[in-house]
This record gives sequence, structure tokens and C-alpha cells, in this order.
Amino acid sequence: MNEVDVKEAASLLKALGEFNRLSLVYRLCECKTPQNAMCLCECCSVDASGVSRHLKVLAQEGVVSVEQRGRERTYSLNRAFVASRLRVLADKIEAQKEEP
Amino acid sequence: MNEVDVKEAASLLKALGEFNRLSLVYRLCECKTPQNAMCLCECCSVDASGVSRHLKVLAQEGVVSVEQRGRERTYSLNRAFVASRLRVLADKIEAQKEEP
DNA sequence: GCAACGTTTGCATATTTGCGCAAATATTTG
DNA sequence: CAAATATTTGCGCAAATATGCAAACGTTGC
Repeated sequence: MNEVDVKEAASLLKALGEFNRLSLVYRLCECKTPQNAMCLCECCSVDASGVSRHLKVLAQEGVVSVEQRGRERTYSLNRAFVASRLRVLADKIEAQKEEP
Repeated sequence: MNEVDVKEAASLLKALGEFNRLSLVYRLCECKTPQNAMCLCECCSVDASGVSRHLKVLAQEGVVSVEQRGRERTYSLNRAFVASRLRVLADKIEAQKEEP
């Protein structure tokens, strides 16, 4: 198993594996339209700056996409990307290597 | 979305989202038979005590199972469990809530 | 230009986390 | 029982992380 792959997988999981960040993800999950940070603020017990930082982490990992809209930024969940990454992981973990 | 569910999901992801722990998981993934900690030591750059601690975290999250065998403990990956949890997550994230 | 709004960033802080080492524990084997 | 082997745990430390507050920044609208 490639070390770089493990590092990448780990950093995605780490990004998702923090309570407030995962709350943000789930919150975005329920939204049809992109949301701005103020609105997302409500779902987790962190102030605006904290949300900003969390969203930055999620964006760096490709979990969310950002779009500038006037003076606000709207965030949307990259559903397909995240789901696919998790499924690839699931497949890998489920697979048993054959060694006779 | 239930707060407890989010907490549980986050703690599983956090357990997996650390490089050396994920390395251990991948290592176990390649093994047909349960492995002891000394053997698993080789796959990550941590000493025995570190591996012990990492395996404890993984066991607490149900990622691995432990079995006492004489003076050693053998660890095996709960493939189905982990894969299923990841897929449930993937499904949730992919699903879009309908709100007309 | 200026005030309002949404967001980001610098700073300080508290907490968590990963780590190695050495000692303790448990179990087998001579 | 003593030595060897495998694992866990206490301790201390360094690095990472999450957080709030206040200030800075960028954009809109008067």
C-alpha cells in the first residue's frame, strides 16, 4: 500500500473526523442550494471565525466547494467526491489479499 | 441529524484518520490470519507502546478485534463492520434531502 | 467616500494527541 | 522459581489543534 495514498486517505478522514466539521458536512448535506458561512454557523457551537477555519479545512480536502457571491461565500458539499472516496476505502478494507 | 450519531461517526473517522493507525488498518487488511502487535510494529514507525495505544483506539471503535493467545494478543480487522460504516456514511452524504 | 455586512486572520490560550522511554504486568518455558 | 517474551501503562514533552476575541479585509449599497 502506497504511503502517499495512506497519507491522503488519512487526511480526508481526519478532516471529517472532527465533530463540528462533520456537523457542517451533515448540515450542508441537507441543503439543496449552497450556503454561506453565517448560515452554517448555526449548526455548530463555534463562532464565525471557527466555522471559517473548519470550512477551509474541508475545502482543502475537496469535501466542499466554495463560490464567491458578492460579499459572501457560499459552500456546497461535493457529495459524489466524498461518497466515492469513502466507498473506495470501504472496498479496500473489505477486500482480502490472496496469498496462497 | 442526531448529535450522538454525529459524535459516533466522527470518532470512528478520527480513529481512522491518523496516518499510523490507518497504516495498521491497511496492514491488517492484507493479512488472512490475526496478527500480534510485534508483527504489526513493523508497518509503522512507532515503538511497541505506541502501537499498543493505537490498537487500543482502533479496538475501542470496533475497527479491530483482539484475541488473547498465550502471552500474545492477536488483532484482526473487522472488515465488514468498518466497510459497512463507511458505506452508510457515503450513502448519507450522497443523499439529498427533499424540501419542496 | 462611508457605513454595513460577511468573512478571514493574528494572537493568545487551553486542550488534545502522538511519541519514546522505562517500569510494570502477564504469560509461557526452561 | 527464574528468564524470556509480549504487551500495557505512567510520565514527560513537543507538536498539533480547536477556540474566542479583536482587528483587518473585501464587497455592496447609500
